[in-house]
Amino acid sequence: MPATLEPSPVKPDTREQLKTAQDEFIRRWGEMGATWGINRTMAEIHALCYITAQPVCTDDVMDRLHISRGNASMSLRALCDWGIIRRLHKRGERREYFESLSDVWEIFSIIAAERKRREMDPVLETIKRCQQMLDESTLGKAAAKQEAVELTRQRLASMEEFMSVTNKIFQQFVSNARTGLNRVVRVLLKAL
Amino acid sequence: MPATLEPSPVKPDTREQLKTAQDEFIRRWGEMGATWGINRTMAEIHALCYITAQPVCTDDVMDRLHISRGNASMSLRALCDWGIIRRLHKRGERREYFESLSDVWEIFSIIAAERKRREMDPVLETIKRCQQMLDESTLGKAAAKQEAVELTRQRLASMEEFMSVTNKIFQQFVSNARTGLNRVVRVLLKAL
DNA sequence: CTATTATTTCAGTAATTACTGAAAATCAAG
DNA sequence: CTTGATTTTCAGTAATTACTGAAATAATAG
Repeated sequence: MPATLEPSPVKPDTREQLKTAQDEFIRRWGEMGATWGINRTMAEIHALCYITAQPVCTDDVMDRLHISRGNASMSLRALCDWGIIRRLHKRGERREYFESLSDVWEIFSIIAAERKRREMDPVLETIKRCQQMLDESTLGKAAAKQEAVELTRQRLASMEEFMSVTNKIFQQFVSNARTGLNRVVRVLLKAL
Repeated sequence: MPATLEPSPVKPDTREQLKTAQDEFIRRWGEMGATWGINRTMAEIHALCYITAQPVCTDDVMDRLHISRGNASMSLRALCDWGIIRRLHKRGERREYFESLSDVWEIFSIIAAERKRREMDPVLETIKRCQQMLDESTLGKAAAKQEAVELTRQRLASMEEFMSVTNKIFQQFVSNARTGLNRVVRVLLKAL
């Protein structure tokens, strides 16, 4: 048992190392977020909430990440809107705290659902409308004889197949993912 | 048979509709690209190559998308670097043409592979390094008794599990996807 | 009600990213 | 070599996105 160590510097030292490890995780997570359409700061705030596993208030965020109050406030709200962090009132305390959802799978399924809705669905719709435009051409099937039209038609069809399948997988992932490895993932792990 | 239609406006009209449909696809694809870390213009250029299914030269790109020569040149090169379009020399022609890979699945597996390498792998590495930092803390296991450290340790572990599994799935997807529905997708479609 | 503390909003600004256009480089043919 | 066609590069600029800080608003306690 390391009971012989000086008691005084012990706790600060550990705390320092914990903070360093957390900071590194936060930094990396922020960088990744930036390339995934979430901005760096929002990703960092979420990383902070997640990795500490403890409620943080606006000032904690400001101090730890060196950002302004306005930025912290707006980013926290945006994260709440996404649903990946939650507001939390502490008994007798005036200020509000925030905490991350604890289940990584749930966090990602929320993000996946939202991105599917915002980004994939509109593309699929557009593809279908483009197909209609070509089909309903005033010339009807006669137009199909023109090589250029036919080539575009084929490409649209391939893309539609791809997007439909991908969409379906996302759908499954999203609707099943509540706590732990979900069905999609279990199926894959078993088969591969 | 619509042979009674005036022959003169026929072809221009069809070409017009084809162009409109293609433009709509290109626009949407560009918007999606923008939220996925590829910039709008690059995504549009690729969409143009893909949807026309015909070789295009720099001037085609400039005219169709209303961008400068410099921008076209740099974006085309970047797309070639990604490997989702290819340079193409036409017999006797001086200028260079470009064409998209035709297989959507291949295009996406290339993108997925690159993003995994650039974004997911470093995060996983960082997580592991953070875990080591906490484990090798000067206090060893004694530090684990402190609640804050233990909580962070757990969160890191959950995140590591998630990233590992996701990474494995990506890996499979990427290494199998050559032409048509790949193994990962086939497994999923059968099971769901 | 007032005082105090916390939160939100947003005009202005900073930082980043994307784009242009012209000059330089490359290349092929004569 | 020279000429003309094509491509690349990059300094400068435009457009976009992110952030600040202070003022306005809200909320709670006395």
